[in-house]
Amino acid sequence: MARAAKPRENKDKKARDLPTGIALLWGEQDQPARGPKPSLTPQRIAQAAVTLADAEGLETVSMNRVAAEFGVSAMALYRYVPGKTELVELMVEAVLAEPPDLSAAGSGWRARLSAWAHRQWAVYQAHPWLLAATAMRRQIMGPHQLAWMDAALAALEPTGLTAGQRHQVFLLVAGQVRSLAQQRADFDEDRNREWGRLTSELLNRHSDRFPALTKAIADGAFTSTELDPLDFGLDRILDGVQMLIDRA
Amino acid sequence: MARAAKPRENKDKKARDLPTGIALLWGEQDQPARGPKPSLTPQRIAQAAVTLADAEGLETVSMNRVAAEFGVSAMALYRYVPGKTELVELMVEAVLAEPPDLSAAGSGWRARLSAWAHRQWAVYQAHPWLLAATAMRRQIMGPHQLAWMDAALAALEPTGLTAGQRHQVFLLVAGQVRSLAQQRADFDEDRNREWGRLTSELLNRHSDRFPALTKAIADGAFTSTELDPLDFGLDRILDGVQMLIDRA
DNA sequence: CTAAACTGTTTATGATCTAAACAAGGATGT
DNA sequence: ACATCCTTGTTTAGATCATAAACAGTTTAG
Repeated sequence: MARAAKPRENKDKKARDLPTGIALLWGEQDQPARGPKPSLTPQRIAQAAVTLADAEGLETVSMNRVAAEFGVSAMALYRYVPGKTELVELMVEAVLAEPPDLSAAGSGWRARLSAWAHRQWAVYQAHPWLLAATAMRRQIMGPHQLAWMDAALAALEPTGLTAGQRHQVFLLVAGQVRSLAQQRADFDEDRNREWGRLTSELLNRHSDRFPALTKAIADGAFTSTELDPLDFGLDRILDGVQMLIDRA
Repeated sequence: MARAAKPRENKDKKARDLPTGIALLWGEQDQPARGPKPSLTPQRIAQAAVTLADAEGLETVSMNRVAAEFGVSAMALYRYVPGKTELVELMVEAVLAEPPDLSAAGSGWRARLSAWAHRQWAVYQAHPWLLAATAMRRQIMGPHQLAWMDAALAALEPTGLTAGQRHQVFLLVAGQVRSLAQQRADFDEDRNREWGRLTSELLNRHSDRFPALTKAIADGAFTSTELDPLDFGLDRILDGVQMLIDRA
């Protein structure tokens, strides 16, 4: 991946790759007439990569490993996908199928946006690698990703906010879900316990340096499970948005 | 990095590495008496890696490249740092030196927390690789990172919120800064323009599928620069927190 | 039925991190 | 003084990646 960046600077590649990658994302592939029937499709490859990532993490998704899933050589995949970057993009799109239908969530903007956030959260939970995948990807969105975005923006239309404000609210909510997923991905159960143990020991030795933190831990701020992080954050944000709406 | 994970499962390594890494972060290294004087220190190595990452991005920070900066071989670094993971952790700590003094920002919790967010934002701006670095790291915080956390929690103490609530507010604000930095890192200027061009072309062809998005773009939601994303998001969040405080 | 187009394989290159064996430096204890 | 032995830095080597290039086999269109 790292050294893939340099060849990608190549003029020919850049000029051809970009539309190729996009055509792939939008499923606009014209199938060939001449040679042998393709035994795979970009979508099937992406799907295999997704199940692999779900089971064993994104690190184990290598061209070799994915190809092995089909009993072919790694290079065979390059007949269907320009490179690994594009494969990861396809994985993201695959997982974001089923753009959310928010009409069932109620009629108000708040209920709908909240539902949107929860759906997105569920996707992150189901596919923990999604975070790393979207962090590494080129910023080209496929139709499914755009559909999610569209759904959120649609929910905000009845608010009377300006287009710019609606966009910012969208970014805010999407970012909140994302950053929460990040924190969740970092802290698996075991590591969290280990972290608490080590950190509290170190804090004991340096408690004068971190008074507020020491106090917070003593008060159980880190172990309490009363508050659901997603709902708490969402409630604050949406309260704030509501204030903005009222003020206008 | 990928294959480093497997050897790391080794019992001996895990038992020794973890405290080693932590000792490193906390600067508790006992210097040897016998052999030749070390020509480097973990800190100097980390500093070189930081300037390298600032200038050319985190991808170019390889053991080889960093070692070259000192005119030594790559393996020499392993006398000072257990592995690349730990080096990245040290880079993060190096950049988070200077924990923020928020007392100058005013006396209210809101002014202080807002100042905290802006300081953190500035760090992300100065070191764009910080995001990727903290995403890849083990979740072990060094003293500088804890100091930042302490500062934010201290700002929240006068609010009368519960410890759990204060912690959640901290996570919310920190996450907002982070996710904004993420968006900023993805979209450099050129790519943003390119994205707009391509996406709007695709949207034209599929405008029926993404009505809200199409409308938002037409209304200039993506190109307007009236709203500062950081302040906008922060204002909403802190308004929401204020409501929570008032309600109690 | 030949030529073109397409698929999949083998082979090879250059990059990465890091383990292992080894040579040289230098303080400590005799 | 000097032998010991820990420490530093180098060289060599292995494993895994992504992917380029050349090649062999397959199918269909003319």
